[in-house]
Amino acid sequence: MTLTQLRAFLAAYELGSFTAAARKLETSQASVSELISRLEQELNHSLFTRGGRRLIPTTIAVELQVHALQSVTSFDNGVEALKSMSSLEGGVCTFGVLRYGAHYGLADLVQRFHRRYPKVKVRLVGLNSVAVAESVASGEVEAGLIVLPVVETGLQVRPLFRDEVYYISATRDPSRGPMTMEELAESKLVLYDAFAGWRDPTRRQILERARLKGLKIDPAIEVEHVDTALELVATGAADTFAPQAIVNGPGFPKTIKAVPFAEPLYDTVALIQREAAYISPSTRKMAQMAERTLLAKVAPEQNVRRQIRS
Amino acid sequence: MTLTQLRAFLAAYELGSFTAAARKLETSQASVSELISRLEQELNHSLFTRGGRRLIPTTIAVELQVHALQSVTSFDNGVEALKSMSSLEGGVCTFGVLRYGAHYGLADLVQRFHRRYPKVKVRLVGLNSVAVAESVASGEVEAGLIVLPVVETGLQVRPLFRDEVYYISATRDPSRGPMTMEELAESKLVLYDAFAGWRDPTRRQILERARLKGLKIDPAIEVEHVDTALELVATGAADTFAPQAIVNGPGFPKTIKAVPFAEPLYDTVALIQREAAYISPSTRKMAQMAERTLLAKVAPEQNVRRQIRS
DNA sequence: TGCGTGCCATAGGGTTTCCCTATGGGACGG
DNA sequence: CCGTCCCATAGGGAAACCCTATGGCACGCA
Repeated sequence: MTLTQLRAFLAAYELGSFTAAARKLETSQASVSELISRLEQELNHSLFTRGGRRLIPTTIAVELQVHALQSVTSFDNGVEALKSMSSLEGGVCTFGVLRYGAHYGLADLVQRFHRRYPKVKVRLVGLNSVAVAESVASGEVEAGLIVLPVVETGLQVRPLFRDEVYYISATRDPSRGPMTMEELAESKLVLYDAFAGWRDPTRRQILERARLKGLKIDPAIEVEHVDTALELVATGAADTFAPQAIVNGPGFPKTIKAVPFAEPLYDTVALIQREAAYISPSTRKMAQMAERTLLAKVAPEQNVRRQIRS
Repeated sequence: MTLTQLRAFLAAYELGSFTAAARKLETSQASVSELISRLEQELNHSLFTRGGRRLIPTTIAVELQVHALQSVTSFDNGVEALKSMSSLEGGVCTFGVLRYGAHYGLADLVQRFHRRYPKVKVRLVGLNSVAVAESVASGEVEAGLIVLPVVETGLQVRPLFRDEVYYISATRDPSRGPMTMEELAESKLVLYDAFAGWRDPTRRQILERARLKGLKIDPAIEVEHVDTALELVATGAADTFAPQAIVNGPGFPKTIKAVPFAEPLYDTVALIQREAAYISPSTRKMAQMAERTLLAKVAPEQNVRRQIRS
């Protein structure tokens, strides 16, 4: 008994005709006749009553059909999985990464991926979350990690965890407690991610809160990199705000303090892909590796996926 | 890619040697080498690093192994099921039947089974439920239908439905209403199934009730067949009790009356098999046919399986 | 270092399965 | 009766699978 014989049998059973089965399988009627004949010989029973214009399945054919279908389907599913897997031996992985991904343990993500799948070409983008979201929505990049909120049109969004945003200063009196929007509006600020400007997700949250209170936030300085901003804060020139991952990072100056907002503010990190689109096996793998790395790094209470479950 | 190739691959992967794989598969080393070589050509990747005394699987081989195992196992399970099914084209079916099975629509069970599976040898036993239960527990018979209660040691019991037992008399005044145990103890009785005696399940229920009330049941007459008992009842010589199926049967004399017990009494019909034992496909089929026949015949309120469900 | 053992790859040849075209016989419908 | 549809078989070619025999390489031991 072989898979080829079972396929011929299933097609003939379904279509009630060897000739139609041959057309479906893109082979000859004589082949189908011979395959089924061999199957009948092995089973020592006839499978169809031949007569008139349509095949009548025998009792044993009725029983055989169920099992044959299961066997063939299982095999085909396995082969399909093999094909998907073999794409990890080539192809291109396009993925958007967090700009400050290193703070989340993602510094070596691409190295690890390349070590595992050396033949896959990798293209990572990650200037900022807005750009990543746009690239994914347009199909230029298959998936990526971003900070919410962004425009979600055309995207499938999967929040992974959230990171609390802190107010950072060298000059502010810590006894003043958590930071309010009113005080923020009065403070001298240095903000990083100058390119994205107010499209930056963290900034968007701040801006929205200020608007609700009829306040205006106007940074005195805008720089591109967070390191630059932190250096300025350390000199006392201005203050800034950043997520806990950066506050806890190795480059955070020892002379400055971080306090939470009076109304806690969070960056939510999410995995996105284009809605209803095919994701290549290599990009799927990259996304899995990124997700696992992130969730291993964060504290359990930050993991929004765990919170949903419990 | 074929099943034969996958089998060779899995054996080589597991044993780390083509030569050992060939021994396991009872084929030659050269065949295994060739099968795997063809697989490698189709996948366009090598699966093993050859060197020294042991094969080292490549990365792709590690991934392939999982899927290949699933595919081959699923196929083999299907083939095994086909083989089991084909046993319905031969083999022996051993089944215990109810002594008065005809009253439950089982008169033609064996005819129908034989018509469907003409090559299966059939051995039915059915002197009484006690004997059937013992034969099943001992393994002499694979499965059967019985009336409960019986000794259930070693048996897997599946109650199907229950049939109410009636008091049957030609002489009793119907206005006396349902039958009590006290009156029964005073009545002149003729009981059938003389061979099983008080081991008979219906009798056991009666005996147990009498004991609880400190009463004694002593039949004046014991006969083997229910027809004989009914004839004696019709002459007014004595009374008896029997399930509704018999009361409703074609041989029930028109001159006698059946009343229920004051405390309703039931025969429960159950399907049994030996606990944790293999049941052959033919006997399994016989059991299924018997069950379907019974449940089609009884009124819905008698079906204990339906009651459990609702 | 040399020798024996174990292992895989390949050659050459035979068998089985699968594929094809061609042909013939039977059933069905107009 | 004739045309159409359908399945079975013949004959032949290609591919997969099987075998024995042989050679090359790696490893372990004296």
